[in-house]
Amino acid sequence: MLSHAVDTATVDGLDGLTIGRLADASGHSKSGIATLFGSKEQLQLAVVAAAREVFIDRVVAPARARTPRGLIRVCTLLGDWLDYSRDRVFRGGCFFAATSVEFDAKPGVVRDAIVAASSEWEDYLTVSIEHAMAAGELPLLDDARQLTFEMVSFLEAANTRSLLHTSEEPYRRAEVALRARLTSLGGDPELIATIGAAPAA
Amino acid sequence: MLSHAVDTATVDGLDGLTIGRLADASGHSKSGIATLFGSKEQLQLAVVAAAREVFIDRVVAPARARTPRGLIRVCTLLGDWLDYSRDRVFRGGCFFAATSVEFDAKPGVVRDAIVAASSEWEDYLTVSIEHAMAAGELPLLDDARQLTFEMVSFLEAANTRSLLHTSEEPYRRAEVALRARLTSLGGDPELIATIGAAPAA
DNA sequence: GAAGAATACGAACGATCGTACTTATGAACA
DNA sequence: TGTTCATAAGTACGATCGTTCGTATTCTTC
Repeated sequence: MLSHAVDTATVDGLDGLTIGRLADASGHSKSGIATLFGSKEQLQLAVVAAAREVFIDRVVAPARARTPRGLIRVCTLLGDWLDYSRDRVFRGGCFFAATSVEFDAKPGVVRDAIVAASSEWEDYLTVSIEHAMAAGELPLLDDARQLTFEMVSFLEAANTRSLLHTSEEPYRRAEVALRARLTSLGGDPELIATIGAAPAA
Repeated sequence: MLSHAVDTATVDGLDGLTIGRLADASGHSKSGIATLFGSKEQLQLAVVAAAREVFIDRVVAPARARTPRGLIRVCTLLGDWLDYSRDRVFRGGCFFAATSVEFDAKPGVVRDAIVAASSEWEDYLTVSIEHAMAAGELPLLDDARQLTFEMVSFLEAANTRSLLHTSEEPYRRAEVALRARLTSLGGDPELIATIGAAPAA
């Protein structure tokens, strides 16, 4: 039910969601959906919360479970993010890449929720980078937030461009960019090479 | 008339545009707008064309007029793009950053027009980089398209984030990232320093 | 100055939007 | 078994959507 809503929100936008179409697609009645969520805005908030769960399940949790703190986890997070986008977990690519641009100029509780979830992810990535710094794995880096900015720039650009051009090339561009950046900061080439390597399989 | 349409499209999206609201805002009648453009899709195409004109006037043309080919023009293009976003030439930031994400999963003539205009800009940036390469101003660079990908990633990320957080900080992040990247490619520090320097005044 | 095309208008079309109200259905609990 | 209460459905509301009429006005062109 909500999963279908999240899916279509990445294509038609969070404002493009309509209670009527959502009802038809899920087999329920229009009023059933309406009373379930109370209002469209609350539906949108529920969709954001559901997307956050999926994102954590697909990107954050696997990296936490699979790799220890440090540069290796940073690389795993980046690779898992690219897989999450590439595998079209949502039809229209990354949910937050789509909705944060849609709502960037629309103040309100929905934007606040999107910002909160996005910040959560970026804070986690920043902390992960800081762990790598503390371990001496990125000797030439002095500002973790700056690196986070640069990396999510690559990730989201790859997401949008692969959709726009229905091409895998942007993902390779992002991988090249990520590896080059980490290499320039003195990261271990062997760990860095895992970014574009064979899929998690 | 069209300028107001472009403006609101960056906030509400190109699909969020409605003929009725556009008529009210411009003082015309609803049917006047409808017959003028023929259909909503053709209105959207007209809006894309109008935004392309503004973008050229604000970013491409000034850089061409002000600086010669080579690294200096690349830096000018990047600085002018950031100013174009920062100055809120459109209320919702860069028009193409907003609409390319909105339409990335919606095939059709509107997406085609957005892709065409975006590619035009990126091709121009790539050619400009190649001129700098040919002049030996970026001795460590071997793939202009790769650098274009990385730079526009920074630009668009700064645009969206400055809107999301109503902050100027993302622009400084982008400037730092752009300068660091060009420096790592062996660019002249004096030219590169113009990116975040005093506004065009 | 008359005839023509082009432009903008008000009005209305069917469709769909978000929401509210009313009515069954069905499980939980006394 | 009878009552309560939450869930979902059906219906309807006013508003707005994109589009299409027929008409009035403006402008061009003979």
